[in-house]
Amino acid sequence: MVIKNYDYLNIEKKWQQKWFDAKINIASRKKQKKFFIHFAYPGVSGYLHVGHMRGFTYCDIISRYKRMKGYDVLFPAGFHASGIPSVGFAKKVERNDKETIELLKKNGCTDDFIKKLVDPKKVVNYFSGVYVNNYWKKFGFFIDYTRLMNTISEGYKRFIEWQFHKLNEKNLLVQKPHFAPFCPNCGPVAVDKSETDVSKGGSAEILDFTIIKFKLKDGTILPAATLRPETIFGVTNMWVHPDIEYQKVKINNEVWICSKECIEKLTYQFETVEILMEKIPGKELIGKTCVVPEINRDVPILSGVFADPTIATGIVMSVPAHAPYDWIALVESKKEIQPIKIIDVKGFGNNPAKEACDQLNITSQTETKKLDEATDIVYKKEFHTGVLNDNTGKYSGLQISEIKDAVKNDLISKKLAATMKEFSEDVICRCKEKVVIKRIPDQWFIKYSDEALTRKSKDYAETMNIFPQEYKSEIPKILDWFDDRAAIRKGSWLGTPFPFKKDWIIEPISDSTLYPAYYILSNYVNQGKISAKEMTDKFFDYIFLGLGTAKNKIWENIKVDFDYWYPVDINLGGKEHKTVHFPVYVMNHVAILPREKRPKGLFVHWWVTQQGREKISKSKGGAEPILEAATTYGVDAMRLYYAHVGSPFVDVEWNSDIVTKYKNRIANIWKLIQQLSGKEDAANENLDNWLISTLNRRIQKIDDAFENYDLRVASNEIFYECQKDIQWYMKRRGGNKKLIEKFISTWITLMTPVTPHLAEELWHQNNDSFISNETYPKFKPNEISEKDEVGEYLLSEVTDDVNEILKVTKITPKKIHIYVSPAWKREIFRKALEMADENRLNIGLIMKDIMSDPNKKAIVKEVSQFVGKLPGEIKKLSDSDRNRYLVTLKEADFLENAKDYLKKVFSCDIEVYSADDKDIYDPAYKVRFAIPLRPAIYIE
RNA sequence: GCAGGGGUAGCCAAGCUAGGUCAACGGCGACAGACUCAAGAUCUGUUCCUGUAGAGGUUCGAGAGUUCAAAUCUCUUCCCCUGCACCA
Repeated sequence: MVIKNYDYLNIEKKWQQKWFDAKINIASRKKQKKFFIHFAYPGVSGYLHVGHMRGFTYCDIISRYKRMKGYDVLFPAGFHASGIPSVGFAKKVERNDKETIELLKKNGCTDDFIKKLVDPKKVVNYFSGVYVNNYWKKFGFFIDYTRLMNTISEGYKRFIEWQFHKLNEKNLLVQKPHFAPFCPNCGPVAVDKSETDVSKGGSAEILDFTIIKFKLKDGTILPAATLRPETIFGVTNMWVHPDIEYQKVKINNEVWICSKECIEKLTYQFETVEILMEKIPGKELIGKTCVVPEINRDVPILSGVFADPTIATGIVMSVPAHAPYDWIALVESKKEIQPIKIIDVKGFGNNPAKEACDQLNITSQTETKKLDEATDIVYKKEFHTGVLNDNTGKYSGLQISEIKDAVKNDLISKKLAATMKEFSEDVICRCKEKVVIKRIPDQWFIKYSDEALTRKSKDYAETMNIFPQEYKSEIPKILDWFDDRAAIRKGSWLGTPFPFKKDWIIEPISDSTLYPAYYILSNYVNQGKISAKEMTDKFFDYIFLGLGTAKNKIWENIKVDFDYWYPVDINLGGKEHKTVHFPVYVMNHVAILPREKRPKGLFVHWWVTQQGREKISKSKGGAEPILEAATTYGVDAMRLYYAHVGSPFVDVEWNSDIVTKYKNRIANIWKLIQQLSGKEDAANENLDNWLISTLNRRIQKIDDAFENYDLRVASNEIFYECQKDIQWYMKRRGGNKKLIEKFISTWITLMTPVTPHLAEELWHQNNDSFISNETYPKFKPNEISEKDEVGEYLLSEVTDDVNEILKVTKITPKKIHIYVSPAWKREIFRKALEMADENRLNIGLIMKDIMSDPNKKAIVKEVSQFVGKLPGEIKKLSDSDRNRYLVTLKEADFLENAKDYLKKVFSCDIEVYSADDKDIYDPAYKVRFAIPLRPAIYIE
């Protein structure tokens, strides 16, 4: 294999060692020009996978580019240790989870060591080390490792306390009731797709049922739960299950009848719940009547087997005109009850529910799948286009979408209804207990709904650099939508204790909003220059807000650092942060820090997924482990892969074949550069100028791309286009030694941010310094040679045309005759272009002008034909085409010089003529087709 | 529910904000040739259809519209996907 020529494993190791020994990754103030970039720090939850490296790699590439552009770069990193991930991991170790233990062993952990990982803090320490040594350093990242920090250190906790004191001063902390998932055994649990806490139901949604209080004759309440409170106007009857035993319960001095399952749930959601022992079989209720609140209509209670005791209250109100389930049950009950239509909606007649059932051929309550579908159809249609009709009193004429909450709130305020939260599916805790939703009466929130804060944040976001553009336009809407966030929780989670309520801990999103500021002082903390004890509110006030005075020199230094580095120029994170971390990051900065310290840019990248678009999941093992991949493909190959495989703003599927291609390309470039050689005296003016000119165009494009963080375009130019250029040069028999050397050194400098190890290795074949410290190539306008660019363009056009002719005619050429345009055509063309530029293209004028030349009289017919086509041609030209025609190039001379090349390519004789010459060989009279930059061709 | 993203040739994926340079960048795959004992790698060419002279035809989810001109703008429609609600 060719690869063995390029020993990437040792080369990577060697340069990493030298870089870090030389400490070139450590940020310092020198150049009066700074760039602060960081990625959203990872949670500490286990081994990472190749997907995570995408964003990290972007950061390193950008930071390396910036340092080569003359910036002091601060690229710190840390660990988000708060919350449950590490606790979850420790729990897995504790319960001897087979997969987890195996994974640890596979990664070289001993049994003794594994035992220690039942402590979440040990988990944090262990994985922090893994991330740094096995991932980040292995990838050559110029992270300033002296600033590593995590969110459960004492210093960080002081910092978060300070932050919450500030929020409180600004009245951005509020207390109100909240509903949250809760396990009766384990306390608060997280219901999320990765299922850290739960063994089932990770993707459950929390539904908000309205409980409408229907009154029985004796005053007890039959609470019907619904997601569509506005349909109360269409209620014709009630459904209870005939075979279920309902039970009485006293809630805030009212007696309710509902299912046992419901009572269990209610105890978590209402303040005073007194379970009464009296049981009532469903059968007993059937046949009675009750009163619809607000409307005061008497309706019968009927038997409905679809009334599920596990869903909400187990009591269902019946709206047969709009609910397919109710309609079918009514039909089956054979009762003479007229549906009441309350919503007019396009596409439906007098009974939408019936029509939907008919459409799907539903005949029984047991056809739940079809019924769900029918319900969905009716509901969606009614929600978006439905209008309430005269049966709905004061709501008549209004749209469902605008009225929904109004009906509900109205009923609640009149005490005719209540609400109840419920999961859309069963959620089972790791301990096998059923997870419920519990009301927390006095939860603390960060008040992100605050109008002034929202407005200021939106205004500020307007001024930020946000990538991609789509996210920039999305973010004001997100800020509007972003509601108060429950900021603390109770339970065994890692994090900072909440200063205003004992035993509660600040939750992980809320403790990660201002954190880049902490990177400014984490190196001082790590070096023991300042202790957590010293980090009081006064300290942070002084450093971050400039309030008060410095207690000592260290404080002063930190403050200078803060003022130098802050704000953050780019915060880079995956798309999962779009509606979570980034909004609070912006809002907290706006709330607490002055304008000049607020973040300047956001960069959101999408994911690397498994094949089939499945998210690579940490908990499920994921795709290739990082170390393994780094060994298989090489780090530079992976860096190039991330940068080049797709736009940062789409998900890419991990595919080892494709990564292998990048590996080959790296080896290939390495090999190519070894082989490139030239001679001292092999200059070829046209071709050499072309190479220099083209290289400068590349530099310009690459630099533009990097400035816009378009790593894909930049790396495409560097690793593909530049290679094509030098190969074209060689193919065209270029051989200028000095020039080739210059090209190579520029080329590898261009590569450095993306494939630093490769670049460093190549650079050191001729240099002693680190290429990582070199200045990035600059575009030099004076090295542009349009003439030679046009020449090569002409040559490629001619080659293409000849190929096309050969393809169609299938002849084997013996000799190719090329006729370049006559001078007069060129003149006219230029004239026409100039006129078109000034918007006064006039054919008549051109003709007249030409005909004033007596020499042209003889070819008047040809001239008029040519001129006639001009306006159409010119209209079609792009700017770059247009410029090409304005350059003066002696086409015949140029092609004459390139004859050897053409001979070689087509393996036959080549003859070049100018149409202006006399007595040219042209048996097929092709010469008349010759136009500027498009010579006529005749092949024998 | 709320907020958003997307449908481009066999596949992945640019382009779409500023309509013409777009038969549509690039990569992968496929085919042919070169190199090689061979495989791999690499290099060259082809890869929507038609075509014995550099051309023409039909394409960018579907339908309609604006325009001299639309993958790009507008409207309608179908289909996928993501985020959020004490995971981070």
